Amino acid sequence: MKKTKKNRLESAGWRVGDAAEFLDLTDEEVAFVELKLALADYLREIRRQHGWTQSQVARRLKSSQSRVAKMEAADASVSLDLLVKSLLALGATRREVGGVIARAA
Amino acid sequence: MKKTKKNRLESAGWRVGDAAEFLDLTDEEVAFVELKLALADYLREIRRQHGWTQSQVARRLKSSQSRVAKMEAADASVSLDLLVKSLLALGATRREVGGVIARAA
DNA sequence: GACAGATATGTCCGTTCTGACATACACTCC
DNA sequence: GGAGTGTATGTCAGAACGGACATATCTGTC
Repeated sequence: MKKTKKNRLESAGWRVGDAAEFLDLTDEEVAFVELKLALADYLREIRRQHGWTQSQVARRLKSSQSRVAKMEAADASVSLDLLVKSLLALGATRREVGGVIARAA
Repeated sequence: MKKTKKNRLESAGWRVGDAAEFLDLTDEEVAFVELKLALADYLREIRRQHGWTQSQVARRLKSSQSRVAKMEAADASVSLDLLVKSLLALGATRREVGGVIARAA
């Protein structure tokens, strides 16, 4: 039901921006972090597609620039709730969000 | 960029277990609650497929029976983080989770 | 290389979430 | 109708989150 972290490390090879592998994380934790990263990347992508700054996005979300930066960085202080709510608030559909999660590396 | 709640109500008709429509929620909030409900249902489905009780699931998740009940009820006190982490911990894949979110009513 | 705009990082405090416990409710079997 | 098992609901103390602010680090442009 659950492969060991070791197996995962052995078969995974190197992937950019994936520091989680080097920490003491279980499989599910790795999956969860990667999932957050995918959503964070998508948030940044949406912002750039619209040509918005982080501050502009922050205003739309009634939040702050620093929080948007942390969202895009998938910072540990950012919850999945915040990421998903933000994506939906910026116009992403549930289908799109689900797609990003399903397709995430 | 954002249809009114009224439009949504008019076009949606009745759906079971969807009390959100009657509260003062924005479109994104409705989408978010429905998304949580879909994951909650999926959690219950997984549990039943394995023939587990809520208490057994709670032990696996290192949580409590009451919290599992609240997860399955998509209680307001349950975060998306908790739901998704729990699903992953029970063996669901990111693809499955994404699928549930994308396909959610 | 100074300035400006954009993005990143650190911290703080009020709010929200979570596990745990108690208890209530539902169902079955005897 | 009492006991046993499973599920739901209410509450609370401790932990985690989120907006805000300050500040640091980029990234041009002049």
